[in-house]
Amino acid sequence: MFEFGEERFFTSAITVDNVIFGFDDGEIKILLIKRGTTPFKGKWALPGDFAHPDEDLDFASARVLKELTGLSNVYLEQVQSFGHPNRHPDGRVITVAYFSLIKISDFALQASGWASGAQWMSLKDIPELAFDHNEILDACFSKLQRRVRVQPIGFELLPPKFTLTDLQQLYHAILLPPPDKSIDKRNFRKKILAMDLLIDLNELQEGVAHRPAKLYRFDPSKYRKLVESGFSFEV
Amino acid sequence: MFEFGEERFFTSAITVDNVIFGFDDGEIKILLIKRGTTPFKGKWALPGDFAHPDEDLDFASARVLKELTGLSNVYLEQVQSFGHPNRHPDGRVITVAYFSLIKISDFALQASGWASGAQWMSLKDIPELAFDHNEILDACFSKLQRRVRVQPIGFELLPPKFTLTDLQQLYHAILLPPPDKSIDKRNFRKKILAMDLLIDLNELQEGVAHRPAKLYRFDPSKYRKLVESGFSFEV
DNA sequence: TCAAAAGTGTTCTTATTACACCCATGG
DNA sequence: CCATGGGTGTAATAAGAACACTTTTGA
Repeated sequence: MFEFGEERFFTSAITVDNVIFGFDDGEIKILLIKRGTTPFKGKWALPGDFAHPDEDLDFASARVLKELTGLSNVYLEQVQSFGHPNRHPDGRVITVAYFSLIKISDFALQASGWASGAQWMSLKDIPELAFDHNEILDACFSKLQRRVRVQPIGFELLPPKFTLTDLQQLYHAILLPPPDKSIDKRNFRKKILAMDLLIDLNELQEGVAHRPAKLYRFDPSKYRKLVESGFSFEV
Repeated sequence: MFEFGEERFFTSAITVDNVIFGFDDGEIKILLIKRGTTPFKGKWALPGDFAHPDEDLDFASARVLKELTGLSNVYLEQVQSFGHPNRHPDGRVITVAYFSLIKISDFALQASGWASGAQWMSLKDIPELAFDHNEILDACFSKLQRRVRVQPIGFELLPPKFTLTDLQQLYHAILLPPPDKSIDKRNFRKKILAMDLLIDLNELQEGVAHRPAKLYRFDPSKYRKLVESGFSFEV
């Protein structure tokens, strides 16, 4: 089966790690788990697992996500692989990082063996994580920031009905504009409506102590067309 | 060392595969090798190797490049990992794909053990390759196309002195614009000179049967500043 | 003197930015 | 009636697209 000497390379393991982004309360949140097993038992970490022998990488990542959140058919994108020789104390472990976008409204935590707890954390409160997971998280957030300028994937993070202010806050939370060039409300609305991706539901917010905002939903068929034709979207 | 059962995952191998881009004669070329060992002995393939136990992925990719071309300090970017369970007949092998940009003028093929031959091939003449290397190549070329719109890395492919027409042909070869919207010469020059990345060498081409073009070189210090401030460049 | 590629500006159109007031609701 | 956030348009500026002729050289 092996060329001479080749078998000495078949001693590595592959994991996938998921940076699961959600949006709540005007902030981007990340779903972290408290590790239930060594190494780094008790530390916060990205949800991840070994890729099983018969699994493609994308499949492994989707499986981890499903085991933890119960969700499938979720936006999932491979970001980067990390392979420092000493990144894992048990041996040579290369990890393939993915990020996914989920609607927190859909979220219900699943019982899952390998995590003794899971929690949404704001980007600004991220503690020191197990392994090189802080570095992985940074790479994934950067990728999200770049991706959102070029594809309207932000919708993946919003509930089915949302207001234009929700959408603007989401872009604000992802792009983190400096205070001197915060996103202009009128220009943002003009641009987003010109894309013709939103459907006006002719419904209003209820129970707010101010003028109620109109609710929109997102038009997936137009979205698909736009993604295919590969447009550019800058806020 | 291992958690119970964990050792069954330490049976994979990691490789790196490099898509080495060059530019010559108005075309993007890729450096392929003819495999000297099984599997796929005698087939064309991307240059690649197993990541050694003590090597980071970036390092392994740079080593492959150096062994094959003698070059170091080359533009090298991780693109994507590929891990179909059956992509390698000898076992579970995940590969991490990189692309690199080299100046063909710097290139001198090195004798290297694992390739019985290496050759530059035009994108349009790529044969069926070993493993899933056609798929890897496509992903890397797409990434190059996206990267070049946002960072002026095209210069990495040109000789130290070049004309504006060389540069335009390079962009043409990467972006492959449809015939109805080919790159406009005047607008291209205006834009590229406005970026203030080129130094006019006050030299002219020699020995051409037409008006000789001015030669330019590229200013790496201004380039670094631009890359840091993260600009956007669309042709 | 001819063929071949180099070099050069202007106009039109489109996109981006900056900016301030009235409106509807619940408390 | 007040506080809160929702909703709206226009003018100025900047960026992008379209377009054709003259120049220099070697053969």
